[in-house]
Amino acid sequence: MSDDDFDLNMFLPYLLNQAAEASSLAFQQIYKDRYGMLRTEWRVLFHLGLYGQLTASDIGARANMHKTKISRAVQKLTERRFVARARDAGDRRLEHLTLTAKGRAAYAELHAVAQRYDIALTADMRPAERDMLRRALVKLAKVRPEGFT
Amino acid sequence: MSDDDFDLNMFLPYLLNQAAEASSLAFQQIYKDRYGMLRTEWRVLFHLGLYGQLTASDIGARANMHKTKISRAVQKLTERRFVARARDAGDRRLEHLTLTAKGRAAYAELHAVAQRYDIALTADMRPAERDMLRRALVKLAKVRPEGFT
DNA sequence: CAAAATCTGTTGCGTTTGTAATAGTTGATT
DNA sequence: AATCAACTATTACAAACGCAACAGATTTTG
Repeated sequence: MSDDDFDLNMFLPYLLNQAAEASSLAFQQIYKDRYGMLRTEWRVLFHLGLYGQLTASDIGARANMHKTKISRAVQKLTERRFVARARDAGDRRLEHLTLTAKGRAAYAELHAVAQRYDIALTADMRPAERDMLRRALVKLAKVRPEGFT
Repeated sequence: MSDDDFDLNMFLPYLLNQAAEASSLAFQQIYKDRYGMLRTEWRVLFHLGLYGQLTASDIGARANMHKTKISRAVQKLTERRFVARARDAGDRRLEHLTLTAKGRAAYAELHAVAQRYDIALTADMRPAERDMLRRALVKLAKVRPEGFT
């Protein structure tokens, strides 16, 4: 059964998923426990906190998230008064999203946690390693299925 | 709104998720289109293909997968005759799982695809980069939430 | 300017997931 | 030996997801 030189734990898609899951866990605990948010919701929150007013499509394009996920996340965040919606006067298909005061407060705290957490995750790496890791991940995040059958 | 020096796209849990998703897509297409499998199912298939006979718990421990996911994946794979189950004679709680001939064939093809795919993903990296990336990811995959509030 | 095509965002529906409860088996305790 | 605790695996139920269909608004085009 044991194969030549293939190691499942070194298979990049698998390894990346394991690393992503493990490294997300502690942060997930925090936004879940403190704010009852899902992953989709903190992502929307962060996009609005970082980039200011955006539409749902903007967020979808930036975050690579399906529009229905965003629609539902925005609905939840709006119900809970983290986010405010405003129809565009010129093009009434568009809805501009912004953080409320409550949303900005939540963002401010989670943003601080995220910064500390990221530093903790890479604490035992040398700066060159950190940079190389991030560069490699950015490249992998841009991979698009074309070119492989 | 725009914050100091925090870049969401460089936040490791987020970046890792993006990289994991993007790099999994093309492979996912293949096991989905050719064998109608889900992610949980090819993982179980690969564990049995690589390590031989295992129990559901074994797979759960190795793959860091929840037992209900495995239970359902095994059920699907058994229905489709990729996997065979056998109760342990000594301890009748245990069920030993193995690949059928059909399962071995599917594994053989997907295993070959995975190898080629992994090579393609890292084609533009130098060997030193590849090694460092994998080492860093292995470390991150082992991170456990303790130590962060 | 009317019809068709495109765009934004939502909803319905079946599938997949996670949590908790469960059945069945074995081991430990007394 | 009887009870209790621990373990393997499954199931029930609600939450979350993905896809396709949809409504409403705008742009294109013939």
